[in-house]
Amino acid sequence: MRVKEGNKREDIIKAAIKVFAKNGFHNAKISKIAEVANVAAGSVYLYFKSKEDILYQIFKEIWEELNLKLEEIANSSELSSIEKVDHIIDSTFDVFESNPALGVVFVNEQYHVNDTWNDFQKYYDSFLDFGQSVILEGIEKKVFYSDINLSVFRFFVFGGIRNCIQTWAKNPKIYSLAKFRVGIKELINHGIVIK
Amino acid sequence: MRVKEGNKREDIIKAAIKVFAKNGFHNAKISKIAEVANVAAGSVYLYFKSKEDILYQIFKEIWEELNLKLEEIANSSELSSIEKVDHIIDSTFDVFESNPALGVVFVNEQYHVNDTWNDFQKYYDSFLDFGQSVILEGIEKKVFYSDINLSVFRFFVFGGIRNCIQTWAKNPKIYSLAKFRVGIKELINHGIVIK
DNA sequence: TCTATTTTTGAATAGTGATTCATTAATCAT
DNA sequence: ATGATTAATGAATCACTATTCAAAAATAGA
Repeated sequence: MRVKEGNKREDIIKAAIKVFAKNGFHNAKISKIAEVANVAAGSVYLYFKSKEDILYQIFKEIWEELNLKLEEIANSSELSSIEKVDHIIDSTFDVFESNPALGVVFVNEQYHVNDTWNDFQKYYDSFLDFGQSVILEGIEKKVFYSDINLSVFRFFVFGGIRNCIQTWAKNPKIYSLAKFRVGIKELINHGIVIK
Repeated sequence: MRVKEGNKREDIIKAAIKVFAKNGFHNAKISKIAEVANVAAGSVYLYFKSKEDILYQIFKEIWEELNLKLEEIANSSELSSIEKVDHIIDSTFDVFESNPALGVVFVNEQYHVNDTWNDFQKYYDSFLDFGQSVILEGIEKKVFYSDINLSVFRFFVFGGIRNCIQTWAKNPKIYSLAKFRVGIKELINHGIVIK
């Protein structure tokens, strides 16, 4: 009996992340992914149902990690509300810190992914819900303004973070992720206007 | 000599915005755009070089309008720094207010557009530069915090606005654009933490 | 070494849809 | 009305690439 050598599934995922990041999902060729992964084009179909399935698996991993982390933060009883917000931002960046290409894919293909499978809309909503619960807690504790529009907050902050991830991920050598982390926290906490 | 009837170019642009918004650029068929525009598939090629060219023209219009408005605001001597920030947000929303589908296309296809033609990277940069100049002015006038990280501000705020546009544009009946306008301004100006 | 079993290959297939272009239709000038 | 000119059509073409599958290769056990 022949035994599988190496971890081709993982090789293909890694290759796909690179190729998707560089060319975008629709212009990424299976033949190119196979080439980068060092396997034959046909082999891709031993591990994945289709090209879309590769994208699905990539997003599934990201979202599972993100939601796990956020749930932990949101439910923590040791962190202050302000710390929770900080940690949420850090955790999100952490997912991509060591893999900018993954960040590019995450940001650029989310739209496509979201209206191909509703799994991801659910992950997305639950992610935002965790964030929102942290804000609500802060309002109850009189740490945050009580008139924050939660729905605006969800989308604005998440969008801001996404765009920063993308900007950094496209040029990790030029932009410093650390500066984005600090700058975003400042902005969210105090805005721009001097009191 | 035969004369052109109606404005087919405009019909096609309008149809393309709808179809791109619904299916995304890559899954949008020329045949469908033609159908919606009430012209034959071949006619599309009398007005546009290619499918990509349609997208190019759509983005060109948006960015020209946006940059014109921003330049005016940034250079105005009658507006305070805070007002300028407010106006920038309003102007951006104004472009899409009457046409949510255009907002969807703008947000979802920007990535594709940005690395297909560098025209749009320029528009984007110059848009952000105008915004940044407003912040700088506010810092000089001691209205804004002097330690705002400009590079973070640019990308975070623009990303936040984009995401709000998208959220609203996908569901204009559920979300109120007016609330996004107000909420974003509040958030940018004062953040969330009570002083 | 030989056979059975499983993995891998990559050339061939097959579906898709952008683009072309020969043809038809409409309008104008005379 | 007729011919000249331009607009519009849509079926046919053509390129592209995801996916399939028959054949080959690798491994394990006997």
